[in-house]
Amino acid sequence: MIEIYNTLTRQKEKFETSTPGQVNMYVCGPTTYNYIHLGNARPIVVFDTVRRYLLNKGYQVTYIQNFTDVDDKIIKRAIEEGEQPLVLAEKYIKEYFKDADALNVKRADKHPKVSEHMPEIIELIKELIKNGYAYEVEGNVFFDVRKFEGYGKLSGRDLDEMQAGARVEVNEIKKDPMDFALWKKAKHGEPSWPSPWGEGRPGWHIECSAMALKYLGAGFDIHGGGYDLVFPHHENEIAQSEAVVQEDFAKYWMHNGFITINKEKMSKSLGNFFLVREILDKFPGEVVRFYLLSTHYRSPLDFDNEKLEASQRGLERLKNCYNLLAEASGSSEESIEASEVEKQFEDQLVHLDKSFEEAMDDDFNTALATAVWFDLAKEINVYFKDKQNDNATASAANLQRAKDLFNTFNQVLGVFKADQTTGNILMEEKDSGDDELVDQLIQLVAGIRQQARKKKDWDTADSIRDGLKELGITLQDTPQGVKWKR
RNA sequence: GGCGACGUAGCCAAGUGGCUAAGGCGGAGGACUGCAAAUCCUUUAUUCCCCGGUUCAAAUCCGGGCGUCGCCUCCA
Repeated sequence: MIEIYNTLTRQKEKFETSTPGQVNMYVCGPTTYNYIHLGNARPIVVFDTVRRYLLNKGYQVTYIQNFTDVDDKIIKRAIEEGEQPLVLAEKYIKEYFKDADALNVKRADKHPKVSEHMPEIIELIKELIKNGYAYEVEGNVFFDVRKFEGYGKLSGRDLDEMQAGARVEVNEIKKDPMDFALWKKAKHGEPSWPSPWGEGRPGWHIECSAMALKYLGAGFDIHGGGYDLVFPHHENEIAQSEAVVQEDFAKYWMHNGFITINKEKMSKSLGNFFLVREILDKFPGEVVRFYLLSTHYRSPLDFDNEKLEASQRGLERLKNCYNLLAEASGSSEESIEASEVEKQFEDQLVHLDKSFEEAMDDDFNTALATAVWFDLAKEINVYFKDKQNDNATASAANLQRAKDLFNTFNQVLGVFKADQTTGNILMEEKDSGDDELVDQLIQLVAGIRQQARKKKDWDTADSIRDGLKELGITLQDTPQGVKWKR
């Protein structure tokens, strides 16, 4: 049974879908005016993992993630780059997918864009005006927060207390300073769409309401995003949606914590952000993803290169283990007697399977889940050790069990690239071309080194090994012969 | 000012009332190896920011203090 921390109720709740076996979830996607930074990547990876786990549990999942392609920041950036705003937005949507792919994030079932949902947005605003929750002033439409009784219920705020804070934009045409724009009148040269209130474009929040309601309907199961969206974005989404549908907009509200740099929030205004692709220049996507999942999603996560390096080394350990598993499959035996070692190993696998599920069931505790993954690697390594000590062959059945479990963990956490249909992890596929030649050359050099070793010419053997190491090729002498990896 | 989160080993990080305080990185020692690598074994927090309190029992609950951070304005 899954428990999810719900921002709305400020506690963990049992997860119950409105339709048995079916999960509808909506995650706020990026405003595409630039390449995404690490802070943007966190929710993308976190909710991709949530989705993967729900699928693993047997749910049907409909996953919607929008792109905000109509926005002030896009317009500003477009002017700077001498580009049409929508063209610019489209460009960064393409770039977004490159980063998302590198992080092994699956495509949403639908990636709706604001620019393609003007009729739905306008319809929703019309409805709000009709219900008396919104009002028009000089071509602008505002949501009347005082009319919506539950305003503040998500973020735990009180309208009057917020006024006291006084950090609210003064705008004489609004009835209340906290009223927010549903429709903005177009200024000269800005992209605009016709509406009953004249040429203009939607406010920031209404898009998500319109698209979520269109694709998922009211009362969908999970709405996710970064913690900084709680207020005002999600608060406003709730207000404007529920004012129309007159029922709960979404049931479980999930928010991920921030990425920090020296404990300070990574943000564009502070200028302390790192683009995902800058990081991908230095580290593989799998390392970045693994690092993002090494902490519980609601906790802050501090970023620096040393932490990624630590993640990389940890991941190396898992990788070595899987390689061992893959190699051993070839020399295993079908019918092996049920020795104590086999039995214990099998029991451990069952136990680890359960532990992993318990961890993920508990509000998607990926930090605990990865610990279970390391435990699995340890068990597998010990198993091989025991087998070697007994001079015995591994059991094909148990090896397969271990491999299946390893692949399952990976399917949920999505760290290593895997075969779409089998779920088998794909280790460094050699990408064609001259790699075959490289293979042969290494075989040749390694062969020469072996001859030197036979003659106990350690100097030659070691200098070959050291030389290859400098080229990024690691040689290992094992009882089964020489192994190498790049 | 309002609201909220956090403070666990050298670093990262689980655990939120009761077995020996997970796991990873790093360090130390050992096994294996010609030497390595990989792997395994042992070790690295008598204690969870501090002070009180509740309890048979607290890292975990309560009160106070100190410190760090976030939201309240565009932000994932």
